[in-house]
Amino acid sequence: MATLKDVAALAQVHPSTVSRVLRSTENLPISDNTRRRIMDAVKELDYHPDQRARALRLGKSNTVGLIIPDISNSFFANIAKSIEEESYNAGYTLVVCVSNEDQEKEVHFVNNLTSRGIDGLVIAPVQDSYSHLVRLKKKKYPFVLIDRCFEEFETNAIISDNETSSFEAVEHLVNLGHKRIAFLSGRPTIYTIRKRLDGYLNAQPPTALLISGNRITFGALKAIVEKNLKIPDDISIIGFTDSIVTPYLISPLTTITHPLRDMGIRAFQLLLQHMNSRETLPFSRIVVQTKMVLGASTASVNGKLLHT
Amino acid sequence: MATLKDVAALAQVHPSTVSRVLRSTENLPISDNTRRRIMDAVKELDYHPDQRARALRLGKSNTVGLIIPDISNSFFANIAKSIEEESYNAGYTLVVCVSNEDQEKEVHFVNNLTSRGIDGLVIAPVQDSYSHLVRLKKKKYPFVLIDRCFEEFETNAIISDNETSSFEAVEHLVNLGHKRIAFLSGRPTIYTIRKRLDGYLNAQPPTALLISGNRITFGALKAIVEKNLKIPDDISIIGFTDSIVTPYLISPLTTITHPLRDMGIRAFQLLLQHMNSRETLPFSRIVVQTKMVLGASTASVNGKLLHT
DNA sequence: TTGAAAGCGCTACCAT
DNA sequence: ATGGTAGCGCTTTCAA
Repeated sequence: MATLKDVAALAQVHPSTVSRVLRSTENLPISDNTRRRIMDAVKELDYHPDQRARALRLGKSNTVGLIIPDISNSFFANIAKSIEEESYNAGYTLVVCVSNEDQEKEVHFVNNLTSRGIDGLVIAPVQDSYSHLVRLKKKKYPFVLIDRCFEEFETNAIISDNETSSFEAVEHLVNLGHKRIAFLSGRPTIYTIRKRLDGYLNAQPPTALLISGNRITFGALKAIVEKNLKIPDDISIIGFTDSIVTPYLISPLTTITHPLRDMGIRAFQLLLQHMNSRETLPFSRIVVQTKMVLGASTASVNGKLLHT
Repeated sequence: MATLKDVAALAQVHPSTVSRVLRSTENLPISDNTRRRIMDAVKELDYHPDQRARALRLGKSNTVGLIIPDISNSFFANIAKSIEEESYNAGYTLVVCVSNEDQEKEVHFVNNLTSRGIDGLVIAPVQDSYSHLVRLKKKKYPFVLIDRCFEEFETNAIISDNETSSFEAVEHLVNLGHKRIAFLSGRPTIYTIRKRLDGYLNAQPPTALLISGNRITFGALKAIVEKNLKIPDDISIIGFTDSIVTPYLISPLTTITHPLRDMGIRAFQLLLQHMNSRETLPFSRIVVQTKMVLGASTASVNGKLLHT
């Protein structure tokens, strides 16, 4: 990799002159000849300034970090995509790390990224603990939580109105006459979910199911298919899922969807505010609205299977 | 953020001593008292060594970069997941960047990441051009292409046997009696695909469809649903897709799947070899096998709709 | 218009 | 057992 020195040597000038020319705005006092020699050398050597050194010197890296628990979950993937676009447009580079729902890994990444001189952090925390975030806050390091936050720990956060949306989903089912409504959640391998749901369905057959999350929804579908239950004839389903395929599932799903793009944009913009402000800003907790999208997976309870 | 100097000051020793203690293996000559003072100071100040400075000094960052074209496509998301796990286990930090199928962005990220002192790169290239990769190769910078490579440009690469798998898929359809088999590909917004497919289906109704890619498969499903065609009664479908939901689609899909986890592992291991070797290794082009998974979306052509 | 020097935070080598 | 120092590549201020 070519350095400033290499360019300077080739152009026969002092390294500081090269730096000045490369960073120059409009009217830098420089001879045309020198500038040309420098630009030629830059091209010739395919020189790209070392970002570590710049960041070290400038105390700013124009980079933000994102820590998500699962990249293969389209929920977080879409949030990542949105934040990526937003940060790119703002002249920032986004660095994505994946904690894989592992608290230890999350802590590792927080330390790793901050000590890389990254300017700010967006985190969808694993949520087993938040002492590492308390430390960040103490150091006045700018960060924004997304999707998940801590009731009792004040931070910047972009979250959705999970409570309201659950309420509306249940209300919808109740209006259809359902009385036994199960709620399925957790941090599941699909296998686990399937087994648990098997057991549950056998013990106390509900007529409707409210399911949190993308993967868990697919796990539930698998269990339901394996039990030969028909949706919505035997069981109604509402999923908290944002997958683009829900309309093409065995039964087009009634879902609660999140404004993922909007969440990402807001998270980055909030972070940007906090990174750019010299005095400490008050924290914001922004709640976005979810939306119930009616599919064909919910139906009236009449005629529905009430026990296996 | 606390620096080595801060720790040294608090522990009343020279910065170099702090560094030595922190990097010490087994028997570093150091008094218990000094070591304790240093460790206390580290804890007290929540000190984490500046990685920029370390990387600059050491000429190594223990970081690898991954550039993928689309994070919200589960194909790349799963590759990313696999590479992330593999690199984490090897003591590397993975930095993911998303080119969004934009060649310019990809070039930007290649320059940005390499000038950050990142040790190696895995790239699923946008493939509009590869001059930026030629430059990397010239500099002997270690990188591995994944999923996509350039016929005429020799690099490390992990790819799948797309040709064989297409052949087998078509063969499967031919054996079922199909004679008009369409191939659907591109870099589509779902809308575009739907429209194109609409036109295609109207003009020359095929009895079978071979579809490349996750998103395009869902787009095709949408178009088919909208045209009120039944799968596989009216049309047979095989998708090159690795989505976990394919078994729960309107019609459980017959698919060609990739060993994504394996591809990620091989990519990282190959990169690792090239990063660790002092002499220049020969390039490897590793071809992994895809697998056809039979669903219910393919059926014999008999009785199938032959025109609209 | 250009050069020289200091310093960001760290580590490794050489002293003592 | 510990301290001093140089230098990784860059930018910036001051000097010429």
